[in-house]
Amino acid sequence: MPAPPPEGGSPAQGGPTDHTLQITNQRGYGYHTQMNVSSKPERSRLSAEDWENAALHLIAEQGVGALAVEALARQLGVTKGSFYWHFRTRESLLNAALERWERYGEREIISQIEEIADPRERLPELFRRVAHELQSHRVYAALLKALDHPQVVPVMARVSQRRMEFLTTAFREAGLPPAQALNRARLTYAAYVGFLQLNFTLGLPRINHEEFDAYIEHMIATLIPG
Amino acid sequence: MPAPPPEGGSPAQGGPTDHTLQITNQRGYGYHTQMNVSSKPERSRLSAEDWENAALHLIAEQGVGALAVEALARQLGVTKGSFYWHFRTRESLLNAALERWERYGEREIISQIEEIADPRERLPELFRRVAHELQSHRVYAALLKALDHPQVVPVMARVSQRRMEFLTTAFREAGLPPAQALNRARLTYAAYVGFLQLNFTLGLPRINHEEFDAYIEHMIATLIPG
DNA sequence: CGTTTACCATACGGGTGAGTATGGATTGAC
DNA sequence: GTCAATCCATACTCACCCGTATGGTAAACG
Repeated sequence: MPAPPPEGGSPAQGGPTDHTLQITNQRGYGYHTQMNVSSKPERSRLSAEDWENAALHLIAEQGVGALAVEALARQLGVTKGSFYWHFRTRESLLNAALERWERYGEREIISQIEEIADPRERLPELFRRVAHELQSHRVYAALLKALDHPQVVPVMARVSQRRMEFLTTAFREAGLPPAQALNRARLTYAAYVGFLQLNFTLGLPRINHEEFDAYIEHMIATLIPG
Repeated sequence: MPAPPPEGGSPAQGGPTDHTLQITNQRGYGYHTQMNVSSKPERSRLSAEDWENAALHLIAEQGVGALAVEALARQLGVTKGSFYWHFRTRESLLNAALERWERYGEREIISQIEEIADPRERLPELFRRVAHELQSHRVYAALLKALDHPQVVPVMARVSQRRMEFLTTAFREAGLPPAQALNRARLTYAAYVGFLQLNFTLGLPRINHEEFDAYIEHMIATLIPG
């Protein structure tokens, strides 16, 4: 068996690679490519992280169901032979991509909000920032529609649980008694999730910018005590 | 070509059949079956509506992606030969099922709510009834996760639009000025949609009955003016 | 009672996508 | 430069599922 070692964790591990979960272009602009301006995408060697990023990119655009290895390979300019060197199976890619997303996609906002001194200003600031960075929540919205998939359920459970706890303490710090703070967090988070669903794939709240801002302010006035 | 006539609208149309969108058992307890208690499901002839109901049943349980004709046939105790007599293609079944759901699943609640005399009592009543009949919204929750499917988008757009308008007028009748009523309706509907997502497939708000009722009352107190 | 019509089974063709086998090409170590 | 490790291409198998073709059976009608 001269088969290469496509282990679960993949051979490439450790090292000072840049971990910032950039789901931008297909390839991460390789290290030393020949800088050709031809139509073909730049060629270099791929790593497992490249596949994970491409997978997250595809999930954000077309959902978990569209995650096919041959489609990904075409998009990356290679064939399946490359994929099955880095990953054992399609599920392992999904797991790795989800794990990666959970790790590096968490403290985008929460850590920034926690630095705000006045607790009463945190929630309005959180609402406004989330509303103006909806694009970064496309993976979450796509995963929300794939909750029938057994692999995404635990990830989403953990992420939603953490966000819910953050919201609950924020509402407590804003002056609500504990029981009300928990329910208000549930309501707020449900409104957030529902808005993602209704806004992305369905384009239901067909509203322009200023109307959207007015909606956000209405949310703030309705949900945040003060 | 001795091929039978599987037209779009299907041959069976009109007639005093019971239209109540019952997504209960696999077969609708046929007209004159032999009432056997054997393990095999009761045998009779199937109609297009039986297939549509079974399709909605399957969609509610496993999502739109799991709607396969052979799986449905197995579940109904027949083979594909039966299906392709009633329907021309798989898409036509989906369209028929969605159309059926849109028609008969609409005025379950709205018509009942409209009969309430006092407008200020309508919204709390609506909230409580919807909260205690979540099971009938499983199809809507499943369709919500299939918004990348082109066939479900127009249906969901129409249904959501109607419900949004109903909510908007209800909030106006409850005393809110028009602009605020619209935004409050958006917020309320987003909370409804998000709760469906977080509750069904993800079991996130792991709360018992009295805690759930408390949450509903919190929603009423927070979102409904007065 | 026989014939037509409605409904279903069986068997097949075709397309898609996951996973495997294996050899070739590229890179880095020495 | 050589050799081994790493990465990728090609070709294949297998399973699943849509749709078709066609013959069979039970119900409806005369």
